[in-house]
Amino acid sequence: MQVSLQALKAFESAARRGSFKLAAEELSLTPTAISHHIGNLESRLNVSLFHRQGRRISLTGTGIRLAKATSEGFRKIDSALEEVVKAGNTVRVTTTSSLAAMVLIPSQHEFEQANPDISVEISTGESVDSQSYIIPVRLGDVSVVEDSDVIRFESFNVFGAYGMTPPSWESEPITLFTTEWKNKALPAPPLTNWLEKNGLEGANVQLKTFDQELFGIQQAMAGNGLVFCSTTLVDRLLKANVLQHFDTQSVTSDLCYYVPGRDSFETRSAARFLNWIEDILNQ
Amino acid sequence: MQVSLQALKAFESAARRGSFKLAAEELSLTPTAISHHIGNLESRLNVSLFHRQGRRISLTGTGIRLAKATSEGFRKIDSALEEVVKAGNTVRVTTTSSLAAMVLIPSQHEFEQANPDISVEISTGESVDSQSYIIPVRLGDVSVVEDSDVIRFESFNVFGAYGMTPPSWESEPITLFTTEWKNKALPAPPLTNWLEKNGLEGANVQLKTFDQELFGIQQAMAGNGLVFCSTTLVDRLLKANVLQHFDTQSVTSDLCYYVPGRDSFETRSAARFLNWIEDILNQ
DNA sequence: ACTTGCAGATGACTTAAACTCATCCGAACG
DNA sequence: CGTTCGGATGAGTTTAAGTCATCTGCAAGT
Repeated sequence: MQVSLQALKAFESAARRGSFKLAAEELSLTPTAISHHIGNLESRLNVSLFHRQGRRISLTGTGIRLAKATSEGFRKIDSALEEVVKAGNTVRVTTTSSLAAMVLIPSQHEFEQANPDISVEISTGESVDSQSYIIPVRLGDVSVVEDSDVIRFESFNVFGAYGMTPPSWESEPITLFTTEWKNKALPAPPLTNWLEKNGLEGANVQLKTFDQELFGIQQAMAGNGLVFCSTTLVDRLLKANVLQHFDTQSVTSDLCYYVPGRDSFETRSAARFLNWIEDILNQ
Repeated sequence: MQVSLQALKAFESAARRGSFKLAAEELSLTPTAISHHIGNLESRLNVSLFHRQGRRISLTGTGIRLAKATSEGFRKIDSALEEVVKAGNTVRVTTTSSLAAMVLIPSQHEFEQANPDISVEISTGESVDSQSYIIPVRLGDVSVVEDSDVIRFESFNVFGAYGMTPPSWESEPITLFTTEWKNKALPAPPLTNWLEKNGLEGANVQLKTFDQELFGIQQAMAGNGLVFCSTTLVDRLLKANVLQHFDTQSVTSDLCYYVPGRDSFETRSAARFLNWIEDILNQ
């Protein structure tokens, strides 16, 4: 006893719609195909499933019972499938406001262009219920996150609005925006290291802090001072000649962007997105 | 989005059994086919459904969810199908003790021989809950049953044990078994008509009645007298030279065997059986 | 009553998919 | 190490799924 699932599908549709023609439309087939399928089914099962009254058809008792079960069964399968499909072609990312605003959102379009079948949703804030298919891109401490989860090691430098006169560190007081994370567990931006490396320990800097790098960068863009922030975030702004860096050297930090359980993501969309984001973060 | 149902079936099996090889056995396919199906599924859905760890596989989260739904869905369909199949290749008949004992049961084997795929269950008595797939063969009044439901019009005659000396109706008293139905609505056996037709109104008959023809026939077989009964029932016994008839003429009656809703039976087995029974009843 | 149109049945043919075979790969186990 | 086992991959083949052309039979319109 071997009945083909397609035949059952054809039957289910015909039973539900009450017509071979309509079933054919629904399944993008010809009415002939439906007729063949149902004929096949009936002969294999040795039962009539439809009464044929000329061009009008109606289910037999057995047909009704079978239709009920198949409809329910296929409905169950279809809805699960639909869910999987949805999960399969949309990528949900959640990350810090800064990374979102400076990197992800500006290049979101580019990714969708390159992957027309994938739609991307970006959200910020931690409140999002950790659905299995939401990809969190977090800022963390290199010493505590899994090596394989890291997608970008952060280095820091000082930047200012494009075209401004280079700061003279010794003489005038300089406004420098930096960041103090709300999350105290995170390593602070390596400002001391940077000053050392660039021989500016004695510089006359006036520090102003925000809890997100984004705000300092905006201040710098507005010409209200310089910003000490991660190179990742400003990369795009440098290329766009909105910000510039001076002849200072960047310093590495203990910070990195990472995705917890990076290789546990099941959808190809997620994998594609992760590879892509890693690429653009690392040039 | 088009995913093949066979692919889903392959996935469901592989998920349930935890191995492509076992799924292949279950579906009578090669492991290669399973692999192809699942690969196809994964690429169409853009998700991984299994983690491959060398030769060991395990479901991903999405895989688990999908497997749950597909298993349930297919199980539902399969069980309904199984029921239909069972209904499709067994025929249940219920009828009078007489017809069952004298006709149906003796020729049951012959039918099953000719239709090896159909199994027949015969039961007597009215108690059977009228399941839609039980075929009732009833004795009824030709004037009340639908013409199309009739499978055999009854005529009556007198029979006796094979080889007995023909009765001399005039002289000796003759024991004649006949039937008085428990159901008073049924037309009585046309004994008066028969006596008239054969010019035996004056015969010296001693009537004994049972409520089933079967018993009278058995008495006649045992040589305890003659029986006035329907020709249908004794046909086989005549051919087997167990009973014989004399030079009397049979009379028609208002009785018939019929199947209520004869043409509403959905299974081919039922149709086949009905045609067959109609054939043997009418020679 | 005779068309006309529609829905389905039937059979021959074509195409697409499902399946297999041959081969390869990598993990586990002796 | 080499062997075995389960799965992946790609090319080739078979099967069944679908279409086309034709036919039937009911129903509605004229």
